[in-house]
Amino acid sequence: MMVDETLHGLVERRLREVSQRYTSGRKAVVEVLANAGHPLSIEDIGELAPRLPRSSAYRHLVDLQQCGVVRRVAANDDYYRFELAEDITEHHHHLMCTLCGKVIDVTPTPAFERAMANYLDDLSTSNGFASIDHRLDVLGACATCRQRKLAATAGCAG
Amino acid sequence: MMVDETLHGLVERRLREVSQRYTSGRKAVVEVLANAGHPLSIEDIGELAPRLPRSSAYRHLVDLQQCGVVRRVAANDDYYRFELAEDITEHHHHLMCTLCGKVIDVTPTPAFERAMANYLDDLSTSNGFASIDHRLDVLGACATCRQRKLAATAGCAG
DNA sequence: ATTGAACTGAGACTCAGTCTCAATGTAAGA
DNA sequence: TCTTACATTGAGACTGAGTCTCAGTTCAAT
Ligand SMILES: [Mn+2]
Ligand SMILES: [Mn+2]
Ligand SMILES: [Zn+2]
Ligand SMILES: [Zn+2]
Repeated sequence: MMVDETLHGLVERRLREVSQRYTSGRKAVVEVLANAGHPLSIEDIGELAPRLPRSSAYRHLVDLQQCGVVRRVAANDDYYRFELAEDITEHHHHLMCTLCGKVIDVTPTPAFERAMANYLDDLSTSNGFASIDHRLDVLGACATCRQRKLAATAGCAG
Repeated sequence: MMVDETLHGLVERRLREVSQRYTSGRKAVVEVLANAGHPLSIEDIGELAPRLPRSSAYRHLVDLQQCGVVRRVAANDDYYRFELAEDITEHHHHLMCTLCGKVIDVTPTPAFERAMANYLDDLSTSNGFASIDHRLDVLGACATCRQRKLAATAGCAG
């Protein structure tokens, strides 16, 4: 809860454009995603909005994706994650822990983004490809999992 | 067919390390992936190796992933793709057509890769994250789909 | 040749995600 | 307010990519 009112206004407008309503279930999904600050699995959503049936959650996610409010994120395991679309939050990338599956949002500097976008445009053009967007994920070990690994090693040695 | 003999030697060694054999079914999967030059869906593999049962193809893909010969690629649709691991081919990225699903391999310049890797290391470190690898995908429209779109527009206008 | 372990195809199975349907909510006009 | 057309909902059936089981086969090593 406690989300900037302009978010709900924006989402409502996007839904209205396709003759859909901003109902409490949809609002619950949006709030959960907005408050999490990182992409959520369907499991996460179920825990954060326990009253919301799973079939409804999935349906809302589909509807919200279709009107550009939600984006599906392919992580490094077998489950998709969901987050608010970049034009609602901001363009960003992901750190993905290959050990526990956690996904962290990161925002590179505008300078880096600009350089990369330019480079990718060239790369695309020279392949007859029209670049629209890009995804950049860093794979590795999160702070928590690094701790765990160190502790385990120490335990064995000591 | 017609694949550098060192590839098969390498794969065989990796399998042997975990007491597994480089059988004809596994070889068929490796050759199909090596000759394609871009990530293949299970459907593609089925078409390129029609004698290979689907359950075996999936099993071989799992085995080959476990010994580091194959990598699974999340595209922008609902189906995974499979390709040879980067230490067998080379580190590279993907152009993904959001219209037809095609995935194209691209290799950025070493200079760009170095700059990006450095930057991502910093970004990771400042989030307590240990960077190991990265994925960079460009989303857009492939040459074929661009043609199709232009043709359709012209048709409507004329 | 014997033997143990890896491999195989067929098909049953799992389960994330989708669809159906009957019931309910809701905005807009009479 | 009443009507009405349509969007929404929960429950649960369904789909299908991917996994597992099992009985039979192949391999490599002795
Ligand atoms: Mn970016
Ligand atoms: Mn790279
Ligand atoms: Zn972790
Ligand atoms: Zn295309």
